[in-house]
Amino acid sequence: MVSNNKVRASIHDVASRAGVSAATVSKVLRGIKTVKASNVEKVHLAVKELGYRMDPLASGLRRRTRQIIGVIVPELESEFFGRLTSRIEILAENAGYSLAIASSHESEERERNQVTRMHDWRVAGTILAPVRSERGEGPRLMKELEMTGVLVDRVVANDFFDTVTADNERASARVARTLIEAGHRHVLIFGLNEVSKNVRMRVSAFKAEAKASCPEMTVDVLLAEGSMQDLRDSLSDYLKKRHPTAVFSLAQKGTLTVLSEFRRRGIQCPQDISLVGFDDAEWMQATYPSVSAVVQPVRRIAEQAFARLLLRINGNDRHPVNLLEHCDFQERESLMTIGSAPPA
Amino acid sequence: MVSNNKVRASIHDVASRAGVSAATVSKVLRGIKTVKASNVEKVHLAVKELGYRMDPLASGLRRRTRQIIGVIVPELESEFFGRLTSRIEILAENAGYSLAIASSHESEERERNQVTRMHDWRVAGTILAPVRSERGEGPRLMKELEMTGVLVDRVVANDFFDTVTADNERASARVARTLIEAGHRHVLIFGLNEVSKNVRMRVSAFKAEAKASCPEMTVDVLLAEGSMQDLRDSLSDYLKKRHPTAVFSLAQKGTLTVLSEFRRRGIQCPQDISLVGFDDAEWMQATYPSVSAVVQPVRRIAEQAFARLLLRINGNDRHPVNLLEHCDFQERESLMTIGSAPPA
DNA sequence: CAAAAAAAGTAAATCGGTTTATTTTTTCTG
DNA sequence: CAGAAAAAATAAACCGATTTACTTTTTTTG
Repeated sequence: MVSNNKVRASIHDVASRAGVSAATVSKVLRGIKTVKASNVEKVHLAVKELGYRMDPLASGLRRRTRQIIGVIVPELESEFFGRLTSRIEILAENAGYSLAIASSHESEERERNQVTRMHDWRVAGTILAPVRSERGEGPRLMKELEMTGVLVDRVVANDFFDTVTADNERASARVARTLIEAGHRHVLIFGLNEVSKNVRMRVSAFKAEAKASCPEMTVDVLLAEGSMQDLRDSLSDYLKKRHPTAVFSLAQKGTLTVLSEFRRRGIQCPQDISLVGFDDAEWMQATYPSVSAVVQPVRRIAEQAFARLLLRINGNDRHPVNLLEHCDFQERESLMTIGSAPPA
Repeated sequence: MVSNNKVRASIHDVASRAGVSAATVSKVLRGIKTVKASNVEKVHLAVKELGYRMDPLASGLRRRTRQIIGVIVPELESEFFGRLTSRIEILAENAGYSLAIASSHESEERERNQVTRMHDWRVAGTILAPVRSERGEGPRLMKELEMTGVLVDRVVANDFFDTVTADNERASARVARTLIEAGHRHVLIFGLNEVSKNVRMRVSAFKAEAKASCPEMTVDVLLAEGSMQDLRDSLSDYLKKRHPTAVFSLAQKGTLTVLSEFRRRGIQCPQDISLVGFDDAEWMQATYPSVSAVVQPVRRIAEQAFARLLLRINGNDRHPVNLLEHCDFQERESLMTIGSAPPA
């Protein structure tokens, strides 16, 4: 082992330099007012002279929890969770917390481990975006360990934690209405193998809206599983048999799959088939055709989740709330109005 | 404040339950062999019975450093840094370290703060991807604080830390050769306002290769700055005056800009102008035209960076190395061979 | 101005571990 | 089997802060 670091000044060094006790230094640094002005100055001077920096981890040792907030997401690679995490980071900093970021890689086992690790670290609170599968034990474990936390995005049935998620149902219903108004009467809902609540809600809300606003509409649902290639094959098989005028893709990866399958089969979008995706990305407005998409309110989800968490940390113990954040819809070229559709 | 957590068993609880001293428990848990087998068992039993988990932060208190590795990236939103961080997370776990992830949001001030924070946390080592501007003081500060670390991706001139980065020059030269072989004789290099070393290297390597392999080639360079809109305007102005047969975009955002400007001006890609981008993304192979791109070896960069860091942590103090990792090139539809080009 | 009250300051305990210096136990040796 | 050497175990100091319980100083008050 090599010696990595300079010897650092401790709070005791500051104390003796300032000619006061460590307790007084501690008070000054935490802004407690019961210190004579002259001593406050002495302490600040000593801090400056010694270049003292508090050890935030040692500082939390005697407290019940540390000034750390844990964030567990299923993946860091996606724009959605990247932006979510990034935003929470800023919020946490402003509130005087450090962030401990971890990702479960969509693995239930990793999710458990990450929750346990946050507990070991004695974080003040944890924001958890559960794994897709819903079999994940993260939330249950958090409850069992009596951790304070908030669940985001992949919300499982829960009556113990506050939850914040995009309003999947309203957004899907809106897509349904938009497609209906554009004259579409045969739509494919294309999703990945996620048997997640989000997906189920997107499907059911779309169908409900379709049934209500336009009973004669045909809605096929294809929830494929496996690799990207498998997805494409499922879609390919489907398109051999059926001929919808629009596809509603339930996730970004699905949207990519649809686009590439359209290309392989020479299907013109939107002339032959329209496309709407759930979850927006930067490239969707730059490509041809630009892709219509539901925009998830990432920023707002981050802000709400953080706000709820802070409340809990500060002792709010009212009944948990389940927040639904409104999604925007970006209508772009991939969605086309069909001929002169009879009014719905 | 509400009581968040159950009372936890400490190492002393385990000790008294097992009928040994805390020191012995500590030895057992750290796998030190000088403990009688019978006592090892007793300790393990007590640990199990009490559900004991060590506090990893308290554990590091007496050591010089904690079992934590810091990672500072300019942004978490991009696929590149998301994947980089994600990979490092796995590696760190396997090596018995926790990760502290932070992002500088491309701000020099934040970079300084994050480096300082890692120092405050007494991390064992730090992997830093510096901000673009090169005016960032992160690396210098790390040196000044005598931290052990490795720099990745945005490598600034440095003789103190190991560095790991994509081989920008070789990749750019390869793009140049590919374009030349495809018959292109007038190319625009389009980059963002990053006055970064990476960008400079990409430009100069391309030019050098062009000059060497095909002296009559015209290479325009347009390094725009400002918002996405400004970028588009610069490009638009340029395209009014000049008519290259191919564009080499130096960054993903630039590639998006080019695509969207092509569309606005009705330029057919690749029939009118070919496009090659630096930095690949999933959507690039699904869109039309699929976009040819240089693929950065993210995984390998992560692995090398981590390996070098571990070496340093374990006391290697040989002269720093500067690793260049080889980039792949994905040739796709956006790159077209021009007529019957005279052999270069 | 003395006594009471309030404010300020501090020594020592504490958080949960690791490490050191010392003691106790076991094993080896002649 | 006594004495030396080696192995195992432990009490206590320590890491760097916070917090408690107590003491000292200052201010207020009758």
